[in-house]
Amino acid sequence: MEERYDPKTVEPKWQGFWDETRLFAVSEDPEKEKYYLLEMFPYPSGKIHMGHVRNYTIGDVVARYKKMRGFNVLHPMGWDAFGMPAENAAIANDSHPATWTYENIDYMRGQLKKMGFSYDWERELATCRPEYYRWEQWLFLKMYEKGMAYRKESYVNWCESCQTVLANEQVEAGLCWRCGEQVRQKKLRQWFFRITDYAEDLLQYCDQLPGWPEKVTTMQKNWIGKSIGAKIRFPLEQVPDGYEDAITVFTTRQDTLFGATFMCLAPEHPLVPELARGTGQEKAVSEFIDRMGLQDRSTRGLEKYEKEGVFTGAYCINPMTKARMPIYTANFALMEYGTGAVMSVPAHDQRDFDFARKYDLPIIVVVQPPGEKLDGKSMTQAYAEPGIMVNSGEFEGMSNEDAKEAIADHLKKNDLGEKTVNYRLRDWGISRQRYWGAPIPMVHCDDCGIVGAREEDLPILLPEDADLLEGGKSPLPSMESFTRTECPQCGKPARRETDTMDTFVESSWYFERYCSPRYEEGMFKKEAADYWMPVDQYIGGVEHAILHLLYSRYFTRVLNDLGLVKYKEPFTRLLTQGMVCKETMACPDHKFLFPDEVQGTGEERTCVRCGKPVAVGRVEKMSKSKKNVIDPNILLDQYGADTTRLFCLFAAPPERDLEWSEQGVEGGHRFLNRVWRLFYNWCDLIKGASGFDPKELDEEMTKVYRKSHETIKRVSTDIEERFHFNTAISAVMELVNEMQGIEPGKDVRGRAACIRFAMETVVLLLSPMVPHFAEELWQTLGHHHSVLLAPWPTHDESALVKDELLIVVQVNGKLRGRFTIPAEADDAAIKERALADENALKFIEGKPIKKVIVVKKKLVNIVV
RNA sequence: GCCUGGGUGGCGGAACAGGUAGACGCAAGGGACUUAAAAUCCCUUGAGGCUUGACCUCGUGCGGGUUCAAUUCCCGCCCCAGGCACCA
Repeated sequence: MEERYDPKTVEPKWQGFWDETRLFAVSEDPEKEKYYLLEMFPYPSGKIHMGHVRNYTIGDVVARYKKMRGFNVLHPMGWDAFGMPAENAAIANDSHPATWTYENIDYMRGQLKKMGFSYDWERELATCRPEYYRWEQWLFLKMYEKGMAYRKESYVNWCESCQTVLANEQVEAGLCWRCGEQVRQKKLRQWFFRITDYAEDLLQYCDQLPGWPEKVTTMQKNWIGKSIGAKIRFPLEQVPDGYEDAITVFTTRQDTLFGATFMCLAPEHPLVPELARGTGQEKAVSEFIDRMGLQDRSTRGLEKYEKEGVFTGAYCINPMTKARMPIYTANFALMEYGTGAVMSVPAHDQRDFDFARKYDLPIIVVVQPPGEKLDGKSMTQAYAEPGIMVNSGEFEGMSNEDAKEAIADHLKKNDLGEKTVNYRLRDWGISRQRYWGAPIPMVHCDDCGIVGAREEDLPILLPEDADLLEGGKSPLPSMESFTRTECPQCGKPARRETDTMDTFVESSWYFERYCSPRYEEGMFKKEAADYWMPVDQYIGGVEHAILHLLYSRYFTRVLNDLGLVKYKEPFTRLLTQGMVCKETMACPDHKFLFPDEVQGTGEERTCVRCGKPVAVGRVEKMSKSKKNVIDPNILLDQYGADTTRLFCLFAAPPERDLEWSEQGVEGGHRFLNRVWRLFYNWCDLIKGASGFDPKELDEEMTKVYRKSHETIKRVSTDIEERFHFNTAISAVMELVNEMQGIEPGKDVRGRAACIRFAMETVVLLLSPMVPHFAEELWQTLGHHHSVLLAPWPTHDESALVKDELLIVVQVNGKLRGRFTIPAEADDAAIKERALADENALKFIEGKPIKKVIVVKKKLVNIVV
């Protein structure tokens, strides 16, 4: 054994060993219980960051632990390899997205291997490979056949200079995040998945995911946004040609129908220009529509954005009061929600109230708060709380809650409307006018319309010889070689669809593909998916709480409906780990600084370029833009993978944010060195030792023996039940601390063997966390197989029994003394001893004892 | 505004089921080894008090409550972080 711990020799040695022995390669084994552990796969952006390191370290501990527990563990890794950054980088470097992506993958794979993660690399996949997206296209065709995929016209965020659609997240304050161009709403024909068909099911099952953090399921519930209300038809005074004779609204407050005094339509509502026609309002209305079109949805949604609108010149009729209601088009009415039309009740809705005051519209109170009398003229804000119905005809005097039901019934009876449920969730728009994505396998034929590609023509290959265009416009539409095809139905010349799919589509089923990643007959081999799925434990960042996780749940339902899988939920348990954070540093001249652009420590930090003092900012999520990042390569180089892993696990429990600390890393490294030295010193003594009788041990060894079992118990439950690796590690540290105090002495009464047992315990318990380190020490103990193949130790309850107990004495709940007593002492004896406690007596003195509470084997509380 | 988390020493964090608050680590201080430093090892370390003890008082964001006993349960508030947000 080397005297000094040198990760640079230890780590490559064991990584090589694991590779050569194919230790992590798995296959379906019906004899063994399976465990599918999955971490969210990375986008190959260039190199891994601390967030990845943390995420994958947590997963690796669980995977290794479960393997030692005897499970058949599937632990795969791959690449979420399509997406815009590859295109942008390719344009900037004058290369190709594929080149860029595959180079990054190669580099990042190397980094992950250096971390010693226990992946079955034989299952590695990259979503940009035709072997992968081929089956995504196949599924798209199936979904198209079933009506689950469709095309419709909708408004999207469009950046003219980038020539593409932007996701809502890519619009910052109304401007394009890349070029700063004003984003506009553009009407485009786009492909959609009918996720709204599953809104109710996705919602219901949120309560049947006990292994998920509640915060994620509530976020999903809110996103789905179910609300129960009614659809109500308001007859139009003048019906434009070719339109229905009424406007339908969705409301959750049908009880306030008698107070509806005007109507608001979204600017995008198709009726708006029609209604304005011939009223003299055409110009005002069309100007308003144009102006609103320039505002993207998120700007329009900003708080305190002033409510404004324009009268269309038309009226509709309140079906209850028969009052004429002016129809406005207003910026706060959203086309995407409900029907795009709002019945406005200014007395009981703040937005309507603001609008009514601004445009001087009537305000009629129909719900009166208890013990108060509101008046439409004098009220200063809307009243949205419960109350008693007034000004409401036959519903007068009811509670507004009862009126909701009664009015809904009335509407239904008179064919004016009906109860309905509305969801905030919208269908999933998957079209991207981008090159680096999976082509949507559809064909446009002049005669047959839109036709799906033939299955045998799949994959529809993304052409590799594309010349990317400046600004990001997709080259596909102008590539004859790609677009020219023949109609799969009639054989005439036709044109290929040139939209590609949103990259969230790839990540919605990759976990199924891992079950049989090289399978060529379908998306996945049924027996393999039946064996491995669902994922037992999924681990990733909370930033995917809604989109990725909801889409994956949706896709699993689609596969279930198509009869391809037996389950509905893909992820049984979910762990969302916290962010990795670090303080920011900034120089007055050079703004944010990377850690290596700063000299000195503490108060003395200065900028390397100008020497000015550096301002230390708050602790924030590591990000390139704030430059508060630590490159994992530096850690690997300086301390090695095991120390890096240990730090990530020890500094905070996984679900909480992790604050970077150089000293914390040092501390972890010191601990490993301490353990190493302990082994080095005692290696010879314990090498051949084996077999001892716990009953024969001397006092010192009995303590070590008991502590070992206590530690096994604590570490096992910390990992198994809570993933609290920080406390698991501190438990092992305690055991090591205890052992450090031992004088080896002579090998009598099983001393050497007991020490060996404790040392083996330390190695086994640490092995999921610092695997290279553990393998090396395991080997020095004389073992010839990987420590991973050793069974996880189990504690012996009888070894935990102490012969003396520490009992705490309280007087009136305050700690006043303590004593030890033989473990077999009964409650009466403990009580007697407590009442005799010297210090406690000082507080009892003179006062009558009212009550004595004895908590078994722990505490006595004397009440005086 | 709504929905989630979370507020514990100088710091990261422990306390599993109401029962010794502060495990473990970091930092700091003192000491040993060394010509010296690094590394390592040992000791001290929530605040305050004095009678320096097997001592006392206070102490888990703030204010109440339940209980023999509350970081833990209940009610009201304050602050921080994240998510959603003109959703009718």
